[in-house]
Amino acid sequence: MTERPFHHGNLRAALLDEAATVVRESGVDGLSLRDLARRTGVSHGAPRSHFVDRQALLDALAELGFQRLTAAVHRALGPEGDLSGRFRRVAQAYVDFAIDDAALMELMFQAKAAHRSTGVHDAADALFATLDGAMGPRSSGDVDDDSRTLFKLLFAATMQGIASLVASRRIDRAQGNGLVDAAMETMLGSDLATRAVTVRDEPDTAEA
Amino acid sequence: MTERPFHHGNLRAALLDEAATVVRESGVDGLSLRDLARRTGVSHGAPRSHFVDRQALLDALAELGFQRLTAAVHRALGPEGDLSGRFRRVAQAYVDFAIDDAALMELMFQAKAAHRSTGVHDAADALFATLDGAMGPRSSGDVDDDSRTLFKLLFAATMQGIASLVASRRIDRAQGNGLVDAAMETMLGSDLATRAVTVRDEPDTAEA
DNA sequence: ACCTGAACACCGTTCAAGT
DNA sequence: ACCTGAACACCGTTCAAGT
Repeated sequence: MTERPFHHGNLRAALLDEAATVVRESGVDGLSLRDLARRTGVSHGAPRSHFVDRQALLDALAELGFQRLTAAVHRALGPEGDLSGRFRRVAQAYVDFAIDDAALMELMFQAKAAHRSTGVHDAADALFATLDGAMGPRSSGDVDDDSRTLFKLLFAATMQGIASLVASRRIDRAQGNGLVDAAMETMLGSDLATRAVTVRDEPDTAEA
Repeated sequence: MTERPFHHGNLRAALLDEAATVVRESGVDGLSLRDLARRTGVSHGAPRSHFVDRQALLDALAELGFQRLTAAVHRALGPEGDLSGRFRRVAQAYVDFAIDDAALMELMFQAKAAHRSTGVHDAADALFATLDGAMGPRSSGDVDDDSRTLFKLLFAATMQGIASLVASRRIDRAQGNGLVDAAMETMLGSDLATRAVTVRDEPDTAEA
């Protein structure tokens, strides 16, 4: 228990773990491969065995970020509640993540010299697929597919934008929460929503 | 005309000019002070006379970015057209800017170790003040001030989010334009809008 | 297969010295 | 006031060599 063999076969995981911490504390710019190697107790050349590049490590980090965010959204979705409630919870989870891991979020949505790493791309796609799941039964015939896509993108864009405002400290967390509510109210009450989202789970509550 | 004295008294401007080009072509990460000095034809220590830090130069760059964006929004506002038309034009200008200068936009809205430079902060405030101007006569009594703030923030957040989706290549420019239209339609038709925005310029078209 | 350690070119920052 | 050029510590990346 006193002495642990460190650089076993899990150096890759150890590096990513340490990197996530550094990014949260010092931002992406504060992340150096040499420093990372030092913290992990290996030589500065060692990371090369697992990541060809600094960018490759950043890609892996972004991929993990997408996976974590997807999991959080999935958790927020849950089985219970009406459409409106589910959306509000998802929005909250999304914005919370973006605030708590602002630097990671920036990394995930950077334009950058194209995250060509398919891993990042796939992880991002999984997130959007989960968001799609928030909108009830998948394309059940009576809903317009274009409107559905548009609604989903607008939802994602709005969450992203609110998160950006909070992360850049233009508004505080409380105002961010207020914005989430206002945005959801606005979006769910729109014509686009009625065109895009199936609400026939509980038809007895429908009343215009 | 053949030989120009370069490092006159405008080195600061020359550095910022060159920096803007580099950022657009290679992103913020691709910007090096030494390389910048080389391109401008001065020694690597020279920039220090005008910018204490690399970060100071980035701050100045962000400040200029906010000023340019504010000008673009102001231009898009114009005097003509109804509220809906003005908003659409502003939204389009905002998203266009964010796409054409994606790296600069990232720099402007970074969380970062706090852009404590008051210049950046003031320039950002000026942008938001201009956005406020898009919403008609300033707090003319019959409009709710909280709703007004909420609407303005939601507008900014939505634009920001759409821009982020396009800049990160999740959607293309055409889809981005479609999203802008959908977002404006949704926002302008909302209850929040009627609470926040004065529409009494042409009261004869009012019909609920 | 994984890690070490020297080597190379580059960087930001500091600072005495020039003009 | 503004710029030069040497100096320092740090970095990413490469690569032969070890185990």
